[in-house]
Amino acid sequence: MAADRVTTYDVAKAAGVSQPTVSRVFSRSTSVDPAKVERVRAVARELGYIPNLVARSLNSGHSFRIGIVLAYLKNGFFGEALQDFSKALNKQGYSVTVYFAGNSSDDIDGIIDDLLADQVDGIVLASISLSNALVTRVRKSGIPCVLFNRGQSDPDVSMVTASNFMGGKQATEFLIKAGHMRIAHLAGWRKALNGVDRRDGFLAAMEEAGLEPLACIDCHFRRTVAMVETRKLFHQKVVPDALFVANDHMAFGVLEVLREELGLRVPQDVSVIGYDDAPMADWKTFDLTTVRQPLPQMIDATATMLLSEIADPSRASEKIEIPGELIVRGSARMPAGVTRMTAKP
Amino acid sequence: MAADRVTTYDVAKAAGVSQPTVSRVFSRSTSVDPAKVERVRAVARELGYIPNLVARSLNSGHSFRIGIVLAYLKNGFFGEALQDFSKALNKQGYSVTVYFAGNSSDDIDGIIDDLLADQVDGIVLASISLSNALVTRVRKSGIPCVLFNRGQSDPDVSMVTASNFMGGKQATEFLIKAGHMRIAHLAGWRKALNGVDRRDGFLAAMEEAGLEPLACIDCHFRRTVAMVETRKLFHQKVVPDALFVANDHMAFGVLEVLREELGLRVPQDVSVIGYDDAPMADWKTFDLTTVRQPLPQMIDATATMLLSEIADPSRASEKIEIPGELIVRGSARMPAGVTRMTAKP
DNA sequence: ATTGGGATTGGGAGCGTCCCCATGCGCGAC
DNA sequence: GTCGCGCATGGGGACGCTCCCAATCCCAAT
Repeated sequence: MAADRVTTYDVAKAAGVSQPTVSRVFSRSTSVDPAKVERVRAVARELGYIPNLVARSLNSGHSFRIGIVLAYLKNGFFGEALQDFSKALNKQGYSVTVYFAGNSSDDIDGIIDDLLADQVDGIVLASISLSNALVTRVRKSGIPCVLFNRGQSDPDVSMVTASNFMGGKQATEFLIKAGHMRIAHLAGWRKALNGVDRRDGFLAAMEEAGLEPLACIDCHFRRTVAMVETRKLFHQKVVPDALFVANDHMAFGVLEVLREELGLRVPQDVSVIGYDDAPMADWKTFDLTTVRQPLPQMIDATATMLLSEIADPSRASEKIEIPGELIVRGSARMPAGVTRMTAKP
Repeated sequence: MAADRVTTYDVAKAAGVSQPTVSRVFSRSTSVDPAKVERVRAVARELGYIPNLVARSLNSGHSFRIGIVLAYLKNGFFGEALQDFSKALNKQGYSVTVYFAGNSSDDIDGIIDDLLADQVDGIVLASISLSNALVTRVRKSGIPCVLFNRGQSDPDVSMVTASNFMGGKQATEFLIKAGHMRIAHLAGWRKALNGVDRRDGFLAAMEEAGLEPLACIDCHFRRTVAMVETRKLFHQKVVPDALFVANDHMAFGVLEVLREELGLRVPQDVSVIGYDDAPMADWKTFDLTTVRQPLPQMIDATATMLLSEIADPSRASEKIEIPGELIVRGSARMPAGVTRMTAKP
């Protein structure tokens, strides 16, 4: 069925020009007689010629492909991220190939091999747990690389993160201003920098206000763990009057426990603040006050950064932290003077 | 920084063999002296040689890449699908490149060009609205292609779908057996075959039982639309005692309206059944009875089908429909003798 | 009319790999 | 001891394109 691939030679012959001329028409490297351009284009269209990117890659050294390494996609956040990435990079003529790494480092090692074999022009490492050895390996390969939403101590690697510290601090200050005194934090995962930073922001805000955290518990970003810990917290002598939860996903579980199991009213009895502004956060069922991850800006910064590194591989690494935004809804008591935000842009 | 790429020539020279021999070692096409194999492997490892897939593609005509075309990824369903696809295909030595098509057909036309230029070995068209002309174009290109979760009238194209008709019928029969008489359906989108099939399953079950549908409303798979329509339904003279909603996403919104706005109890006052078994469906907040999309089997079937078409492009197209499974939870009244399912596999 | 210069053009090599083919080598059989 | 036979090996040519460079052409200027 597959009519044999049409090549520049076929087009050249049919258009009465040389093969390099056809090539020039499609790569617009140097000028070609406008009349010929038109003729070549017409013939090409008629024959159904489409430039073979593989051949172009081989001798140009650019594959026009970007590899993006992800751990999971079940979480909607990364799906959205991937989609936006892809669109941003497609616009620049790149296509995006995905590589999934379970969090085992063997996987990741194999994936780096794949990335190298596939000759990608650039790599986005999104939220995977990675060893320094790994980052070193990628760097040594010389392929431009940006870490997305994943902190790393290595100073030589570019990265884009949300300002988790500030976000945690902001959320906590909001609770404090609203008059809460017994504030607990259901934290992320102590091995994930974003969780740690949110926690540190929480602790910093508490200390500045001269308050003692009622609790600060590692919940591994897992909803069920957060639910268990919430039950425990409310069976103690002194119970919290506010909870700062390290992500929305856990916060939804926490709300469920508070309302359905413990019969508490939110925010009258307990205030809850989450993190991420997941799409469900503004459903009336949850109506969750939360810190929004500035996803579009993060994507944008990452894509831009990666593309400039591809354009000039010698440029210094860069680290960008993008501030979050507190989205005020109904799950946390409001400090005087603050009003609810209505529309979600 | 980027040490120049190590090629088979470099390895050959360092190992004291010819370039073709190195090639043979890595493509294990014909036999090579075991001693040399080992030496070449050792040298390659030391030099950090990795076969260049681009060069291999150019020469062999196989890119070992699969293109998957998606409309959206915000919906968790496709994120999961993409991940599973990628894993299944990686296992067979393919990498997966994603292409996003908004639902405009211009987009899609451009994407086909990209797919052709990128020389993908196979295409998965996942849930995008596509014209017959488009499918024709893909077919004419000779690239193997499978439609995933998207029906199409064209008999010559392979596809894998969930059995939406049976699923809709099953859900409806469940409601009927539980004694409901005033059943309404909040449908998907009349231009999407999966929505239409679910609706037809609903109508078939009703007819078989000799019942008149109380309503059957196109909600475009949009949560907010479903919420509006729910309000309307319950402001009529005769109100439903059961709702079959065309996907979980809408069902969550419907539950919200029923409980929070209308003060109804589920399932005592109204039964609700959804479709998809989204991860949130088993949260206690929703506890939604729903029809599970048999995603793993669908992925599996699609990957297998695509790979066999790649292996033998002349093989006939195939259509597979995979039956769904009713997951019984607490949002719908239970017929006598039916018990709740507990574990989610 | 001749020449110089810029714009176009075609020839040819090469990107890294795999495949076809011919060579060479070793070993068993006569 | 010589002749095959077969397997391992290397040479050379593709794959489709881009790039370099030399050749050509046209036109203006001398």
